[in-house]
Amino acid sequence: MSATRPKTRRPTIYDVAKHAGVSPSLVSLVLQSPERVSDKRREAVQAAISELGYRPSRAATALASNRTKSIGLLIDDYRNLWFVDLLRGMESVLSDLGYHVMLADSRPGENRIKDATDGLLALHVDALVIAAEPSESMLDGTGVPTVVAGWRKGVPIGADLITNDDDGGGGMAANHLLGLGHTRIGHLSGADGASAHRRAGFRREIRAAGVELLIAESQGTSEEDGYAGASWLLERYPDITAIFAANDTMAMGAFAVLKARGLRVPSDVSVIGYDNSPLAKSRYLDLTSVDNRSDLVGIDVAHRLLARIEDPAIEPQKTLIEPVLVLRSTTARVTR
Amino acid sequence: MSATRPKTRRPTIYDVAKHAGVSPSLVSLVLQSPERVSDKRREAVQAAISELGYRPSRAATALASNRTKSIGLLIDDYRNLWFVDLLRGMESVLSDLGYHVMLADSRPGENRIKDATDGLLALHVDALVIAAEPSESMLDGTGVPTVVAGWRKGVPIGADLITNDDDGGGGMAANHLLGLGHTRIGHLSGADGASAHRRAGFRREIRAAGVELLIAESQGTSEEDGYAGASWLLERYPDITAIFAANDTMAMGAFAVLKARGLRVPSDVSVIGYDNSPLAKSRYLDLTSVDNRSDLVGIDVAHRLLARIEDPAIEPQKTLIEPVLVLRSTTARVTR
DNA sequence: GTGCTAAATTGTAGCGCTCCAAAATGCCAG
DNA sequence: CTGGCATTTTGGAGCGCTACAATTTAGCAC
Repeated sequence: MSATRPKTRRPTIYDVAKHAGVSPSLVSLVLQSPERVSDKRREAVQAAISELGYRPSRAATALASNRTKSIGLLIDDYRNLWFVDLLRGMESVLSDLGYHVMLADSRPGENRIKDATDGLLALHVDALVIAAEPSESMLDGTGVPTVVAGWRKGVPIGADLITNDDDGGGGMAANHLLGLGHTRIGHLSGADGASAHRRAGFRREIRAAGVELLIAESQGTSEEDGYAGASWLLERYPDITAIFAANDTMAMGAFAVLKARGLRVPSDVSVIGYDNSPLAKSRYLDLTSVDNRSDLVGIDVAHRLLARIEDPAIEPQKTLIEPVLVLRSTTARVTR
Repeated sequence: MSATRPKTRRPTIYDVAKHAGVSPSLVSLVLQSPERVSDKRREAVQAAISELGYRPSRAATALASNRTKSIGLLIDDYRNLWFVDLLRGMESVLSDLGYHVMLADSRPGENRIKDATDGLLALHVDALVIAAEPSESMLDGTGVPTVVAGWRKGVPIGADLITNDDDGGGGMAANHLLGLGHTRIGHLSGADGASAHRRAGFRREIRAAGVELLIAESQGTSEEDGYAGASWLLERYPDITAIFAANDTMAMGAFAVLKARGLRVPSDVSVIGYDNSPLAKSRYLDLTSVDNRSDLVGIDVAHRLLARIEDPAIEPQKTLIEPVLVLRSTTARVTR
């Protein structure tokens, strides 16, 4: 396959052209729209390409065409594993088309987001995926095709929005617990967008069932927040038999409280989380959780991106991806 | 700061040159080695740059200089959070120098690693960091400056190796438990490189203390492996009072076994993990763990990389980073 | 074979920057 | 003021590719 590459300069389209007996332009054309070239020449060029081990220079292509074939993905925090699924989903459709995804971690706080975005834009990405809170300055457009993933406070003008149906997922969690006979159900919620939607869905179904709403709302969605929320809930409503945490990490905080109070899961209290993270899948927790199918979000994001690169003027769309409930051992029929 | 950028073409060095009343070459020089330019011109050029909002085109720079100012980072699996610290460490030194790190996930299995590497090399990265098992084909050199991070089966010719002192860390864990009076200490180990070193360090200290070695070695290092290993250990040596898991995930598997057997942590059995992952830090587990300081590895990797880009011929080096023991609530003085 | 149109192929001018040799300038001793 | 040398600045030739106009070739009806 790859010949020896000691000091021999990497081959260019000129080398390929000479080898195949055609003009450099034709080689370029074969690379871009092979269907426009006659069978005979196309085959000759492709043979020359593989014989010489030719690889186009991205830099030259980018310079000449003003397109980098790369997509910027802006995330809040690498530790948030949901981005892995998002990324995988995106790459599953983009990499075959020659696109490369570049990550930038904007870490919450000040203008790190702006910096990260600038960094990404400096790389001249063809499009931008925002999986973080957009900064003020980007709300009036980023200058490149943009898709927002997840619930955010604002969406830049002209950008698409693709997100999970957290509202529906919250409803699923509520209905699951209601279906198991629970009527004293506490909910640990955070202040961010996804939490708000999960809470709204939860509230809707709980109310529809004529059951009392028991909600602890905290600033963040960390394990610590879950711990504090669960403490407060159990202090105030000791008869709680089930807890719906806005994510798996908060559920872990709840576990810590339950353990401290000597309450057993699920015999005394059922617990359901959200995200279907590795934590939930672990044998120790084996947590029932709502999977928001971020991989599907990634796939959808990629398709939307491609459409928008093709025609930047298309009408921005808003898409919801349906979550799925994953049953495990932390929820059971009510016994009290 | 950034002027309106409606339809106006991005400024080039020619625009900057005209604006500052110098030649384009001088602008280029200011960008590369400002110290070689007279104060007067340098200031004029810099003023013009910020006035016009000029940003160099990476594509053009790459094409003309044959350097992309980007580093490829090849990892096994995005879910392995240690790469986050590695990446952060690397970026803390590289981004100020204008380098951009590109990630490629090679996922274990067949030639995915080769594909990922090819993809990275196709992007013409200036250097490569391998934080995954290298494929056969790269062992005789990758063609670019290369640094290997972590323990691997093989290291490409001419590549540096920077890794954690897992041997020392294993010893730390052993000595911590011995110091608490434990003499029946089980160790959950895996088959990979890091595990082998942690095990070796553990073994050395345990032997030095004249205590019996109780080791369960499994194929992988997953929670499931930890579960199986801990089951086997406790079945065979019911008098065990402490467990050292080769990583935090395996420790979680051990927790599951202990819970099932009604054993309390740390009153009945002390548990110590490795990696100081978010899991260990969580309030629910609050796991004593060895932190291998992957951020320091990242910083060191970056420095080595820069040195090797500077002069590819320098002698390959091997560096060990010292870990640190983080005490939490899962280890206590022996009571049985 | 001729004339015409459509399809296939080629020539050429950049894209925005770096690099290096050549030219211009500055500085100092004599 | 001059020559000689170091320092600063400039001109211009690429880097490898694309885009588009210009040219050649193919295909077909008459």
